Amino acid sequence: MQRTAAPSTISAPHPTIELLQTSSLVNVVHGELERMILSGNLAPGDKLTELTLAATLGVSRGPLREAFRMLEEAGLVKITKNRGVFVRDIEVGEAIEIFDLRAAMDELVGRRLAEKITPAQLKEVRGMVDAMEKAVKDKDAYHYHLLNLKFHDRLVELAGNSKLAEIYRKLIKELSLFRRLNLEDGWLMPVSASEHRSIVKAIATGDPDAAGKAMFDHVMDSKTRTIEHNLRRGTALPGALPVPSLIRSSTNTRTKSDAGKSKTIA
Amino acid sequence: MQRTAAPSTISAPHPTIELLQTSSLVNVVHGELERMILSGNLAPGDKLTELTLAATLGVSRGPLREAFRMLEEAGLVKITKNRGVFVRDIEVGEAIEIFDLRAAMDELVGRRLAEKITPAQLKEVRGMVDAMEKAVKDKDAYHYHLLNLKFHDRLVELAGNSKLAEIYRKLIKELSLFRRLNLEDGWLMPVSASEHRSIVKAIATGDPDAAGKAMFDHVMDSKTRTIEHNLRRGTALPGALPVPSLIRSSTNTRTKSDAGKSKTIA
DNA sequence: TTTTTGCTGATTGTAGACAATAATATTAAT
DNA sequence: ATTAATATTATTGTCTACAATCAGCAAAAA
Repeated sequence: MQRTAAPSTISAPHPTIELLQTSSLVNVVHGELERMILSGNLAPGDKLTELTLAATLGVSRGPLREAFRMLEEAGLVKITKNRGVFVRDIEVGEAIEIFDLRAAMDELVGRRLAEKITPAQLKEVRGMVDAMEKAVKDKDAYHYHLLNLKFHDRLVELAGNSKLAEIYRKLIKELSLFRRLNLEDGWLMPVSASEHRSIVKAIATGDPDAAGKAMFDHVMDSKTRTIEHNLRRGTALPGALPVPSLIRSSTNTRTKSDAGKSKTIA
Repeated sequence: MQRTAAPSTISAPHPTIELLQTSSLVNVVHGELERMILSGNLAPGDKLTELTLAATLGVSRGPLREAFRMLEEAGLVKITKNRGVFVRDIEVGEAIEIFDLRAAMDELVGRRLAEKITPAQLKEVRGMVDAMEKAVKDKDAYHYHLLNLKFHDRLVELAGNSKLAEIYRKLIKELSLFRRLNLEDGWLMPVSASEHRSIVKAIATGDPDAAGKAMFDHVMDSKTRTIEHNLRRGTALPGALPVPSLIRSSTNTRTKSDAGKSKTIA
């Protein structure tokens, strides 16, 4: 089927053709469902009925079910036999676990970046920090949120470990299911923004220890802020756990890094 | 459907019923395929033809394809549109990435264990180390390999972060696709075994920094050994890369921990 | 009234059929 | 003999149909 020599104006296959060759209905459906889940269009607990969704998306149940399995493996939905598919709900304990894991990964990111970041890349991330500080001034929480995601995503990418980046992104997606965290963490933008500034500074120094610690602490502080924020306006958590104690005890393990910017919403 | 008071002899549902209620064909097929891949029964590069496999396993193509999607998401197979499903091949670069990531995760494991391990658990892992040292004496590489896997798996489990454990296990599975690493790393059992001893010692001390560092170093050394071992008997790697330089440069990032047990097969 | 039993509708689990694409074999041409 | 073109086969992508299971309601019994 492949032409021996196409007209020289066409070098790469047409984007539409490329799309048709690489992605099947399963891929498209998977992407679409993921988008709907991450955007909150489908909320935690929502049931994904096969027939309905299939009709909505204009496909049959087969590809849909395959997409479900992918989403399940990624932790975005839960499949219960004979009962159906549901958007997963991340409860506090799991969110804490993810934050802790992310902290360890981000520490690695910081170390790597301190070693290998280029001036151009450094300039790029500085620009992102600038943009975030501007968003703080403008009190534009939504924009700040997007920039924050992009900042960390870019850092992980620049660290040069694609496996790390892959898993990091999966964790971020899962974490976004934690009680519609997305649009509501604007409260504590200022602190977070200043931490970003010091992260970049530490990376620029070229000191792996400092950069790693800066990233680790940032994620841990971010965890504390997020968890407390969520517990505070908490939809009556089962068990009514004592807010601060739980957070500190199981998490702030690193003895050296306790000093610094911890008091945030107190 | 639920009896108010069943005859007191029957407390929990019959195991067979439980099985039927929880697992579908997809689950069983997924488990079976994973087993075949991890055991080497299906080797990297092998093609998984739907009709053949469906006939072999005695199911239709539907559940099989769903299982494929799960395996793809887990990184064990690669699906190429209109071409088929293949057992994935992990090449050196990706293996290095996984080791580096594992090191960061295992450092977290060490820290947590130093804080929270109980005397009983400590005794248990000491027993595992004893068993490994016995396997070394017996030159039983296979048994050692299994014990080694179980040792690390147990440590991650005891660390108390289920998300960490989940991802850790996925990484281990993926890594096992790295050139049939499974049964051939018996070469350097003694070094590995002594490192396990010092890991447990550091954990027992209760010092998070020391325990974390011990685990981190162990994984990094393990990486060096494994990669070099594989490159050495290398099936003519594409590009014929200079063996030692590549490994050190991109990996041994941690400045403080360079001293110690690095020279292994030199 | 409360509980139990059987029915009905809806939804999922699995299988098989058809269509589309790629790989292979075969034939024709240079 | 080698290459190109064509036909055939095999395999995957998608859809539809049937079977199994579950949730909810209504009627009957306690």
